[in-house]
Amino acid sequence: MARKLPLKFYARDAAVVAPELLGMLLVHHVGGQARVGRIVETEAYQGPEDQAAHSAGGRRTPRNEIMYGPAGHSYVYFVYGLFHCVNVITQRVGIPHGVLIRALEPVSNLEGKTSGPGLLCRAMGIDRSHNGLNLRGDQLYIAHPGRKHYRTPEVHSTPRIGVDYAGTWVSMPWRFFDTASSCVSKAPKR
DNA sequence: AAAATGATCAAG
DNA sequence: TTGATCATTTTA
Repeated sequence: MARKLPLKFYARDAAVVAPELLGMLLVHHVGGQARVGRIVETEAYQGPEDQAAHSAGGRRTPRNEIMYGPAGHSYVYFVYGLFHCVNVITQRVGIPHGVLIRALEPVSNLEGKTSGPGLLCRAMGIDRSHNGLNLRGDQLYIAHPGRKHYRTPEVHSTPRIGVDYAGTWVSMPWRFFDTASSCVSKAPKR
């Protein structure tokens, strides 16, 4: 019943796509099994204007190159020497938007915590080797769970986490989460 | 409050 | 080549 999201879904502003990703399924096929989680927390990053984005000011490096490519692809990076984070690229070629997946509710084959961007990548088995994958392919993708299984999220928004360096963009309410889920990451205190 | 821990990037 | 930084997490 689950159906992969079409290119059209991704080809919009990250701040529009981010809340709509709540309730969708992130699927990773690894070692003959499908690891599946329900997306319950996301954040939008909209370069080049957004000073919190890796693509702020049009910055373009080997790491974030994929942000400038077509929508519907993965952007995976390594941060703090310890954790990977996975993003979905949105908008069109040349406009570096992305949505960070911040928390999942386990659905199948997930071990360990999934309430945080670094933790969910560990549980899903996602690392830099999964950078740039087409999310309409067969290895890593996002799907609508299907009418019968879809639970409508209670969407709330707050400012984003861990971007204190971003000046006025810090206060942009581009973190979205399902308040009905117990798997949302706990926001650190300021 | 601060450590853990290493890729990444801009500067020199 | 180097040094500062970092879209995090855990422990105290």
